[in-house]
Amino acid sequence: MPGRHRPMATLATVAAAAGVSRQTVSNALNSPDLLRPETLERVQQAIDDLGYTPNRAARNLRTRASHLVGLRIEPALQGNASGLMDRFLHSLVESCKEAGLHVLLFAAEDVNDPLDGYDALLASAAVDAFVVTDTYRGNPQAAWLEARQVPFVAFGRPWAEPHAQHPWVDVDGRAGVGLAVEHLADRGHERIAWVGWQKSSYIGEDRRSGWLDRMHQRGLPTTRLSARGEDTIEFGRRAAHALVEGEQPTAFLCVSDTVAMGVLQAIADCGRRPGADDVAVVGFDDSLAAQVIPPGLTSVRQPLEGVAVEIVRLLEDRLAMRAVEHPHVILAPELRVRGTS
Amino acid sequence: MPGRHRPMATLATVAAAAGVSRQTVSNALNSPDLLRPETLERVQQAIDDLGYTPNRAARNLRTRASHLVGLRIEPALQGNASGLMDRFLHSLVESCKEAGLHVLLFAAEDVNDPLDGYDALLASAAVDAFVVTDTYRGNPQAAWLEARQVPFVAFGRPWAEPHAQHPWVDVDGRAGVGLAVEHLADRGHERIAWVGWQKSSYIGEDRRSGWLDRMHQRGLPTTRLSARGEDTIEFGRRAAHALVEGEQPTAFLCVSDTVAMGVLQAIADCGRRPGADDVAVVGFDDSLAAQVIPPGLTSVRQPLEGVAVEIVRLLEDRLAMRAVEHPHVILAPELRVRGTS
DNA sequence: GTGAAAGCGCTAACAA
DNA sequence: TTGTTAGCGCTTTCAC
Repeated sequence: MPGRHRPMATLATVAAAAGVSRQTVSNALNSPDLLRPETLERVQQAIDDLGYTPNRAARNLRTRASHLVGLRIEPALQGNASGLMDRFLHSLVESCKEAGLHVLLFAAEDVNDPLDGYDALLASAAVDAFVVTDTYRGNPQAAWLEARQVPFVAFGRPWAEPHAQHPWVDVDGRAGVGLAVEHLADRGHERIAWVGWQKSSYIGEDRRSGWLDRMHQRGLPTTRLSARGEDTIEFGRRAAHALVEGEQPTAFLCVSDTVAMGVLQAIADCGRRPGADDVAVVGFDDSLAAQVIPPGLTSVRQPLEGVAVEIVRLLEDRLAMRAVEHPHVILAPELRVRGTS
Repeated sequence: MPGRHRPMATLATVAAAAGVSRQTVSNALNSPDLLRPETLERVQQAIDDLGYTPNRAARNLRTRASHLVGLRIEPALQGNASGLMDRFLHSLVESCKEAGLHVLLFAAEDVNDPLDGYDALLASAAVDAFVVTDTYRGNPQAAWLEARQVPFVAFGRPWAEPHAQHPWVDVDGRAGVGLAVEHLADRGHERIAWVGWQKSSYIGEDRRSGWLDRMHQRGLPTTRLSARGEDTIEFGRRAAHALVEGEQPTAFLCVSDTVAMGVLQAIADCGRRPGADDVAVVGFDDSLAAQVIPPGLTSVRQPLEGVAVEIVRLLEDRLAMRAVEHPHVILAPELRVRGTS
């Protein structure tokens, strides 16, 4: 609290200093075009002199808006797609700033309850809206929030209910993997294997379809070139070994950088070097590990900056109660080519 | 806004329902011991029935407190100590929750101005306090905030002014590196090299002193076993090659995982395998890459959860205007032993 | 123990 | 164009 000594300037202070009413000062701030230029300048002067900034609590109370956006932060999963959240958060905060919004972080009491935490913030009118991120397995938050008419935008498609009407932004994993297939095929690879997640993962299957379709499009084989399992290094390693003993693929397209790390290990086990020796590997997420592991893992990078921009755009529409006909955005990722391909 | 249809319950609503005055409801919430048990129960009942939650804006306005803590989020540095922020943020949000606080994120307009952004939040009374994190190169925020008597706690020592009185929490990098020396020496290594940052880095020199002192303590040589440079893979690689051509160390202690990655590369260049073949490597930060790169990089892990807890503790003291005699906490990191040692 | 009155700083609605 | 009035929902006196 600056000037815990000097009490903070208020509308009244400024009004007195400028010789106008409080309302006029308020207008100078919120609808400056209503004031006569000379009055405006006089008020502006007083505002500057006194270093006045409107009190948020008072404004929030009056306007029933906090200009705060809630985001539930999940515990960073060990070894998992970490690093993404960092990038996304920063972009989101940045985009929110442009829109006059701030991001308020909260954590769930019970991590396993996807709804936990939202209600409290909502009931106390602490936030105006939410950004919902953990939609990878169903999205009960969407239904819950929608039922309450709470403005929110999801990062991630409602896989389970493709026709849900709430606004969402997502990355086209399928297209990203397609890009990778193109890249590998262009480099002469024909037996390109898929190392993915279990069938139960919507995202995993979406990415896999990018591989399958593009392979067919280019007339390349896919039979016995696909493996599915957990998002672990160990699985990637085992899967790669099995594939090598079978169809002997020359390239491995992986659903995640984590899995790709396992594949890289398996290739090293065989005494071959990815990138050289005619073996290629591509991952997904462009994690720190991808950038750092020699000779650099080619990886699909999600456009998180763009995601944040779109989310805020949809959020603004929603907050302004502007109806948007089709509030769904899918962004294309890009391929970061490195040494392994 | 839940019940955009049904208007939200307020103190007055609850009071009417319970047949008491607004004041009594307020007391039921804030000083329940003032009420007669039967009255309390009746009020409680009405609160539950109506699903009442106090409005934050109103409370904030009245009490002049927002229970919000501001944290400036910096752009995630390419390849740098990423992943740390994720972990820290989550821990901080968690600890704040226990204390009835929330974390408000903000970004600077001008990233190069370390003070940018603080003032606006402060002047509008949007936050009660700050957590300052980017203190690795001096800390002008501290002086600025202190001058205004703003409650804040820094993550990171005021290296440039060791006697600054503001509260801070830091990790003992020196001790962490000492741990690593012990570990390597216990495994029979004698020529343990240091691969660190430039002399201008306070943190780098602190960590290096952990190596130097512990080496001397154990009577091990350090001459021509130290290299300094940038926080890049490339530097790590070059440094390791140079060291190998010189004193032929059997172990490399690195100031960061990034540098360690370069060292690992150099070792691979020589056709040797870290962990096996009598070469050991230890990094710092326990990043995702450390966990993921085969055979796993031994690394010093910062106790970020503990840091968050201590920060919030100091913050609470500060917010309650409780004077703390020596508000400085240094936490010891731990060593995560993996395949490279 | 409970209630009535006042007011935190702001803006929406209306009057001048 | 400017000023007046009222009140957002809460807590802090201070009577009763």
